[in-house]
Amino acid sequence: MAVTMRDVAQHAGVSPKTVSNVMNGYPFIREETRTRVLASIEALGYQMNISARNLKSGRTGIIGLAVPELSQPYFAELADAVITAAETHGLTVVIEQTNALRDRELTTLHRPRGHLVDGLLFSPLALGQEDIEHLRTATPMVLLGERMFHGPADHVMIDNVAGTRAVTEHLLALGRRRIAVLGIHPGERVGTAAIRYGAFASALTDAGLEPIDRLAMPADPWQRRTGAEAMEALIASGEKFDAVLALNDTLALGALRVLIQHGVRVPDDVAVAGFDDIDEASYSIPSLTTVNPGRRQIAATAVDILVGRMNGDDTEHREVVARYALHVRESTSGH
Amino acid sequence: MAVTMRDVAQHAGVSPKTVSNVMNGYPFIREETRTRVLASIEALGYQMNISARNLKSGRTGIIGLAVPELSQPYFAELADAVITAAETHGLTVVIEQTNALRDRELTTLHRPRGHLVDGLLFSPLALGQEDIEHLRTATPMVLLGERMFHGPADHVMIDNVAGTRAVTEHLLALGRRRIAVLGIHPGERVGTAAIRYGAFASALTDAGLEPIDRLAMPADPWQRRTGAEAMEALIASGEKFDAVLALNDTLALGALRVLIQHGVRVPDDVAVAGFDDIDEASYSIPSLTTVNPGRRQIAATAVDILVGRMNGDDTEHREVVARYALHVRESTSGH
DNA sequence: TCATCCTTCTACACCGATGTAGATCACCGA
DNA sequence: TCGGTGATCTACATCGGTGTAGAAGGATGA
Repeated sequence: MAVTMRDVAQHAGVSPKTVSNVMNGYPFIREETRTRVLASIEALGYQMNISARNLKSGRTGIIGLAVPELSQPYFAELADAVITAAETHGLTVVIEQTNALRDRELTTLHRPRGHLVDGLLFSPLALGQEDIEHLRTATPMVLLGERMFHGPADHVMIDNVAGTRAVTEHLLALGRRRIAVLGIHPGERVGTAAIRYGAFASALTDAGLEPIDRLAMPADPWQRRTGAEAMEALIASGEKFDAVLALNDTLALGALRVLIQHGVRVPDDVAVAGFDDIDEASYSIPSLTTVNPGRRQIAATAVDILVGRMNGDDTEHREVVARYALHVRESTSGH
Repeated sequence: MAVTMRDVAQHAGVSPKTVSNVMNGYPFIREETRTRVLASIEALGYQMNISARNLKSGRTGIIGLAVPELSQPYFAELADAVITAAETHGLTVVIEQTNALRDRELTTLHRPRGHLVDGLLFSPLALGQEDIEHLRTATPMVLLGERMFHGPADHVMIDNVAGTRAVTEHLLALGRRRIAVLGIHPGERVGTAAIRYGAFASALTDAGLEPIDRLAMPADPWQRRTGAEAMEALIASGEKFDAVLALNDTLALGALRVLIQHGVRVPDDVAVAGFDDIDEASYSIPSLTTVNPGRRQIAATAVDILVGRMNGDDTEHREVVARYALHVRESTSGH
């Protein structure tokens, strides 16, 4: 059996409640008593049982983070940032993977977690505006990331529109006119793909150009493999293009590989840009022009808001848009 | 206040214990009672309080996973595999990041976690043989990954020696004789770096060759950036080499970038190989020859062993070595 | 008819910590 | 000397489930 507070109390010759008071920094304890209790704790190797404390307090000190897949660098780096941010609040993070499946995302929202987590950070990929009622959860929740929901929940998001416009305008400024887009999701209306493609199209329109449908290549999910496949398909189609805007970095990296394999010079023949600024984007060959979505800010802000909600903040739902930054690298600018 | 078992019991007109029995599948319950209770649970939206159940059982259903950094692809992919494996046992995973600092690794081992986790999967990077006594923890623990400890703990590990020998022999078979190694940690004796370098050296010796000291480049930690820096240093040194064995993939990818930047042809002038087989290795340009350490097997085996320990298995400590696989790709074999 | 057995359900203590109320004692000022 | 005040500590109920023992009622078999 593990050492309990009772054991410590007995060992120190005080009541259990006094041990509890010592552990919680209650001020009115004689110095001599305190040291004696601390000595007993040390001697017995006592560790407080969190379940018991939680039972009283109704809190667990754990928050959940639900992401599609950790093996996607963007989400791994996001998880890193969230764990680090949570630590500053003394919170522990449990991670759930939804694999971007609508079913699993819904389960994640409604699973009887049995008060295991005090709050949830949720990065939905598959849910759509039609699922909005599902977001009205009992435990505090903050939506992370990419999608734009106007719903009954806090939301910390990437500035998809401004970021995509910025990178598009960068490509246009380089004189590129036939820009292929990788990673569209035809039929989707509110997802990241739709938002980013919409922003791309409107940037073109504002420049007096028309988006070219045959240069918009579907890819789902957004991975190196699908990016490579989309690029193969594009090349096979014979369609001419002088730039590629991949809707995220992994797509771009997959595409980059295929381009170079086919002897296409980047950026001379084709400029390539992505979105996310994962670590790898700085070290690919050529390094990748991309948009940094402000991951650390997103993580820190989301945790802050969540902690606020957990402490009873019931003001209006907030929608925070993180600051993006365009990083121009070799894949568009040469050396 | 949240709905408790008492509320459900009252609503269904039974005792709390009967509700408990229904939830736990106790067999001797009239069908009519069971449906009535289930209806009440549904009606009130009852969720069992895990803290309370845990208080009785002494279990939390949570295991910890301690890794250096999730933003390193290898560990992100490992975490993915661990979470997936844990799920099949109905376990939840909390992740801690040690940043590969000895201090934080020790804290991780000894932190009063307050019975929060039933067991711990620990991937140490900074700890050495001298810390072996610290591995004698109260909660069940399985060591993961890279380092070779002969200590008082279960250990599921990468076959560093055989894997490194295999990739070294592959380079030798290609006729390469001046093989640079990136990522050594001078002075270290038992770490992954030392083990892999030792295996490399002995493979050379077995082939009748001598390792060349000036081609052994330090890099710590193992990241793209440090890999790139080490390669810059190597090139600056003027030392000739016809192959690079990077002690992990991210180092290799950083080095690859620098090589190509300098106009070196890979693999014609210099062959490059890594270790880990992260997803990116398949999609870099050129794609990267590397050793797959058997991540999924490691994760699944480690979770299995841990679950065994948690259930009281106190047989001798096990040391499992995962099956590795050499993946030959463009960076050594051309197209 | 009665002891026995089985099914179904309940009362109660208990897991380990903490909030509340109150006991004890020294000390202070009137 | 006595009520009052503050410091220090303790007894006890309580958080929300579950293990244990056993009660109630019907069926079974001798």
